[in-house]
Amino acid sequence: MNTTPPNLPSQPPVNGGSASASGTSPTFSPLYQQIKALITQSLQAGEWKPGELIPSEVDLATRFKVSQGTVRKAIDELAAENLVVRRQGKGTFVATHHEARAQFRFLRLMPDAGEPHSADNKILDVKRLRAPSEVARILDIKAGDSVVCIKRVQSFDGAATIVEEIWLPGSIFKGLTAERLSEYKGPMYGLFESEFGTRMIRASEKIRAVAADEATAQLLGTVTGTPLLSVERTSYTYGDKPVEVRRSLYLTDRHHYQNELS
Amino acid sequence: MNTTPPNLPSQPPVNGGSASASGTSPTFSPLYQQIKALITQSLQAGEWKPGELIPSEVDLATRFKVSQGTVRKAIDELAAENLVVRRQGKGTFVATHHEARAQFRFLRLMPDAGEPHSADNKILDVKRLRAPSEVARILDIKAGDSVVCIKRVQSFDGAATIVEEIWLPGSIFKGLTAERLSEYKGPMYGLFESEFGTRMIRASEKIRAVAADEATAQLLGTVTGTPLLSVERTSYTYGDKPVEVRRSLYLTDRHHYQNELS
DNA sequence: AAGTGGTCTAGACCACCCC
DNA sequence: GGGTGGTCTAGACCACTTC
Repeated sequence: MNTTPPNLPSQPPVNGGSASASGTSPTFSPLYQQIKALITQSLQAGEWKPGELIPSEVDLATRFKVSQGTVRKAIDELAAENLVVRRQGKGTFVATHHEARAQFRFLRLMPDAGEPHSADNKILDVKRLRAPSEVARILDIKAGDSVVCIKRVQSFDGAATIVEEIWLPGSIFKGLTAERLSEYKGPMYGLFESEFGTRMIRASEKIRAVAADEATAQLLGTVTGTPLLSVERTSYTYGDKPVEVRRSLYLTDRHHYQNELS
Repeated sequence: MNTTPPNLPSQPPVNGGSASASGTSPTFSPLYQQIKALITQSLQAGEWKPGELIPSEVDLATRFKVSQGTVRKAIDELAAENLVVRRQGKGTFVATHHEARAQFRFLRLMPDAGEPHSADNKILDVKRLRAPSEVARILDIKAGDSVVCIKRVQSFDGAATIVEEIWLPGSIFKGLTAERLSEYKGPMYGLFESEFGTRMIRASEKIRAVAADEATAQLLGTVTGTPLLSVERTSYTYGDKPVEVRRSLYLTDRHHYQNELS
C-alpha cells in the first residue's frame, strides 16, 4: 500500500537522514526538538518580537519541511515554557511581559486578604559602577565590568512592603536612568523587554528569613530586627544567560509569598 | 478513499456521539480529557497501586475504544502532573513517594553549600484531638471532628533546622501512633501512601518571616527572636481534597528555600 | 522476538476568530 | 468563507527493555 517511505526525503531536511541509518549517531535528537531549537533561535534573534504573531503551524511545517504534527509538538513545549502563547482561531504569539496575565508570574507576594494590587514604585537610586565579585560571578561577567545598580521601594495600598537592589549588566542596559525607570508605567520586566530587547524567561530564587537592619527598617516603616523575607533572585534570558541579580526584602506582616508545589 | 467516517462508531464510546451532531452540547469536553478523568478515577480507586505498572497504551485504547494517540495525550498530561511516570520500553507506572526522585519535590529547603542530605527526624508528640476551627476549615471537615496532630523536629547534619506541626484528618489516619512514625524509615508521605492509602499529589504554601518564640528557639538551638521562615502548607490528594495542614518553621542560617520561577 | 513508550506522518473534522 | 489552533484517528518506524 505504502510505496513512499515516510522518513527518507530526497533532501534530508534537518537530521542527517534516518537516525540509525549511519550506525551510531552520537548527537541525535528528535526532530521536534530540533524544530523547537530553531524556533527559539528565531525568537532570540528577534525575528518575531514580543506580542507579535509567529507564522502558523502550516507555514512553519512548510518552512522546515516537516509535518504539522511535529511543529505542533515543538510549539506545545514552547507554550509550556511560556515562551509563546497559543490562541485558538488567531494564532501563536510571542509571550510578553506587557500582559496582566504575566504580571504575577515573577511576583509571588500576595496580600493575606483581598485582591492583588498594582504596586507603587519609588526609585531611590540608580548607579553605574564596577561589578562586585559576587554579582559578576552570578551574571557571568568579569569582576569590575560595568553594572547598573537600582535601589527601590515598592508599596502596596500605601504601605511600604518591598525594598530591593537590582543589578544588571551595563553592557546590555546602556541608557537606563532613574528618569526612564520612574516615568515608565507597568512592570520593570516590560521596560527591559521593550527598551532593551532583553526578555526574562526564567528565574531562580533563594529565600531566607533575616532581621531588618536600621536603614531597611526605616524604609519599611518598621523597627530594626523585624523578621523579613530575603529573596535572592537570578533571572535568565534565552540560552540560560543570566541578566539580572535581585536582592529583595519583603515585609510579610500583611503579605505572604505564595508557592504551589506540584 | 475513506469510506468509514472516523468519529462515528456504531456504539458511541465516551461522548454522546460527535460533538456538534446534536447541536449545542453544553457539557462537552475533549475525548482525551475524559480518558484522563477515567484513568485518574482508577488511580484514585486504587485499581493500580503506587509503584505498579498500569496497562499499556494499546490496552487502554482498546478498553476505552479510542485511538492510542488519544490515550497517549491523556497519559502525557498525567505524567506532567506527576501522577504517573513513563519509562520507555517498560511501561507507565503509578507515581510513588518511595523514590529518591520524589523526595525533594515537597521539601524545598536546601543547604547553602554541599549536597542535600537525609533528615534525622525526632517525633516530639502525637495527639488525637478535636479540630480547631481554622484547621477544620482548611481540611474541609467539621470543627470538633477528630484530627491527629504531630509535632516533630528535623535535623540536618546534626543541626536542628525544622520544627513543625502536622494536622491530619482522624478519619483517614486511624492507627497512626508515635511508634509507627518513629520506626518508619523514609519520607512521611511514603508512610501515608503505603499505610493509609492516601497519596499527596499537590500542595500549596504560604511563606512568611517570623521571629522565633522561646520554645521554638530552644528546639532549634538558637535564641528567642531569631528570624525563621514560616511555611504553612496545605496538601491535597485526588480530587483536590485537602488531607494535611502543616505549619513549619525553618532555620535559614545554613539553608535556604529554593524556588524556580518559570 | 515481542512488547513498551517515543517519534513522525497524513489526513480528517472541529471550535474559534475575523473578514 | 477562509484561516488558525485543537482534537482524533490510523499507521509506520524507532529506541529501549525483557525474554
